[in-house]
Amino acid sequence: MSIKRIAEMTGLSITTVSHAINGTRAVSQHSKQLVDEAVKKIGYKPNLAAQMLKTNRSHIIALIIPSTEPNNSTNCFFFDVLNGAREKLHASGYDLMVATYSEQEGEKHLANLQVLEKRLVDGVLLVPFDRDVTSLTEIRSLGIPIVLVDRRVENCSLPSVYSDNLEGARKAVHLLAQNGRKRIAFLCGNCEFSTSYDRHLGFLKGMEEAEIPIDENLVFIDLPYQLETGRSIAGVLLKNKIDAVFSANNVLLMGLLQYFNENGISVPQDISVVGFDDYDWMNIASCPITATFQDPYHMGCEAARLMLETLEGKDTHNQRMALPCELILRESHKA
Amino acid sequence: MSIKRIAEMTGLSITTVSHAINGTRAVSQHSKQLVDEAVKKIGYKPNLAAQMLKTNRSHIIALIIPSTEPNNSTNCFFFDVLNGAREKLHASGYDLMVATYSEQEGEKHLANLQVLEKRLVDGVLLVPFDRDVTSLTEIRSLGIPIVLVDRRVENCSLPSVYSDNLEGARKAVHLLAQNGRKRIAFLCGNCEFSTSYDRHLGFLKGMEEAEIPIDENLVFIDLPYQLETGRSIAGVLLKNKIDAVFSANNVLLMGLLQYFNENGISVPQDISVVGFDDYDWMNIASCPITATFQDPYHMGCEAARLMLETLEGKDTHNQRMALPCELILRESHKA
DNA sequence: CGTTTGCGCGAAAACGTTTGGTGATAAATT
DNA sequence: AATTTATCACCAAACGTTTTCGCGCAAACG
Repeated sequence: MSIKRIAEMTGLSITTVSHAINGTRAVSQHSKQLVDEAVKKIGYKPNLAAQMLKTNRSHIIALIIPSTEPNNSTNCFFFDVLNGAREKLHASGYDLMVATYSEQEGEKHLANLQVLEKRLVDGVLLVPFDRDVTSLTEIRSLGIPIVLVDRRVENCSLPSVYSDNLEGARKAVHLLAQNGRKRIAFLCGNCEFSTSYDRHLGFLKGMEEAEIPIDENLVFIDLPYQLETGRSIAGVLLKNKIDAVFSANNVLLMGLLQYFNENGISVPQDISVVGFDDYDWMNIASCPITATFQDPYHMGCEAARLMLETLEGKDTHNQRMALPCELILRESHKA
Repeated sequence: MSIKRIAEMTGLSITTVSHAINGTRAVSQHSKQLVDEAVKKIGYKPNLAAQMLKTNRSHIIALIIPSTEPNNSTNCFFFDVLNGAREKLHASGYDLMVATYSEQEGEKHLANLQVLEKRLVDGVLLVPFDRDVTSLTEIRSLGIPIVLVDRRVENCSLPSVYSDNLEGARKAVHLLAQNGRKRIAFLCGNCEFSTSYDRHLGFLKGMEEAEIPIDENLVFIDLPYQLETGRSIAGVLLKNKIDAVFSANNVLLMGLLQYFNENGISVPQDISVVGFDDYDWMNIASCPITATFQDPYHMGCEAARLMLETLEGKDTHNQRMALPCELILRESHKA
């Protein structure tokens, strides 16, 4: 343990050893080599606590995400974000921690998270609660670098990475319209999240561009993410004689498909379907599901990149990355 | 910042303030109250780095898991483990970090993980690579408490939490046998992982108990986790006139189902199916899938509990928890 | 020759805690 | 009354780094 030990072994001073290890100052060839050997010999690793105490930097970044129910496929998404971020950060000598906050209380107590209270982390990758910038005032006041991930926040200068949900949704509607569908239904979740909000906007824009009037009876927003909700809406939609549905959420989509299956509706002959996000099961649904694909792993990487740049002192204010959403064409969109 | 500040505000010594905050020694009612007020007033939080330096404890636990491909449903599983562990630990004032290792190199370099090198964590929740205890010698030599999660290691005294995969698989076979199936196929992944290994054992045991002779042509182990593998095996199985299949892995299962769908095989009329793990999509497959259910969230909780006990100084050697796997009955197992 | 410049090094002061040792005072026990 | 015990407080030494300041020496400069 300890740099002191190395100093004794090499006959050098603590100062010199420190500089030799960190390259903070010129050190003679000879000393450098002595230190290197000693370090290798006793397997010396600097004590992080001491470094932190002195430098106020931990080389640890936190990823803060909403807490979700177990067995929820959203978890898969965030896990990929996590992996992307972790690998990118790791390459620069940073570690990653995970923290979550309850969506019930929103971000009211975001600044009270242990990780932040302990002043343990050098930066935060944050999946924010809603689109409202005032939710962030508390956590911003901590003076710790923040990068927003997955969800946009309006009128906010923080660097952000998210999928171009609007464009993705627009593409999906276009695809359905191109296949001659006119009575297109839309489902999405809580529009306080920019993801749902933007997909809704994209839907509306796509419909307008395709010159299809909106039938309010076919548009469902702010839905809870439950199979059962999808099923019951499917019933309503069938009565309204739809010929296509774009579900911006995959759990709702599963509910729809289940109902369609049970009621002898065939996809895509009777109803065309497009979903959001790409999951393995979409290949094995009774009809393989066409969907827009986001790349959460890449999102994590980019978030990490922005964080690293921020930590290097670059000005990343107002830097926003909207990652493209690609359509994955299978069968369900066809007419 | 700093306890010193509190000392100045209250007119007490640093020592007394420290004891007042930590309750490490008796402090007068009066002093205690003074300190509490001052702490609240300036929002004092102890500096973790300093505490770590002094006490060698960080109140941080690492969860170390194999790194997986993006968009892999295994991720979902580990994420739930993570959430369970995190919540449990949090309640006792601990934070959780995540680290991964590449399955390619196994655990050769497990001890080289940054988190461990930096001596940052008080304990490790580890999803081990294989069943061989020698893979762990290096990481054990670090002298840091370890709890094994999800996968068993043979002849290993470390406290462990895992699903009772053998029993789960046995139940699945029984179910199929009860429904009169005799030509039962079995698929599973890499048997270096105790999960696959135990499921295979459970399959064999179940078959023996049901007095069905094993047909080697229907048993596939050490398979890669790919849709395509499942598909191609499905072809082979059909030629071998099976009437049921138990897939111990869900991706392989999806491959099977896809092939069955495409070739007009109906589940469960032609072939009964039982899977492992519970996913939403199992409800919406052409026939709802019966499967054995593991509870990863609970697994995480229990792992955390064992870790906390270990850290409290309790002797947790040889403490093993095999969590029960319940069958979730849907339609696909029927004959 | 006197002055600068550059290089290599070391002493020592932080950083913010925890904690063993030591008193001082008051209460309880002989 | 003399001793023990209990209660409360403080001093100061760690913990292992980083970093400011300054020293000596040799080479380069005018």
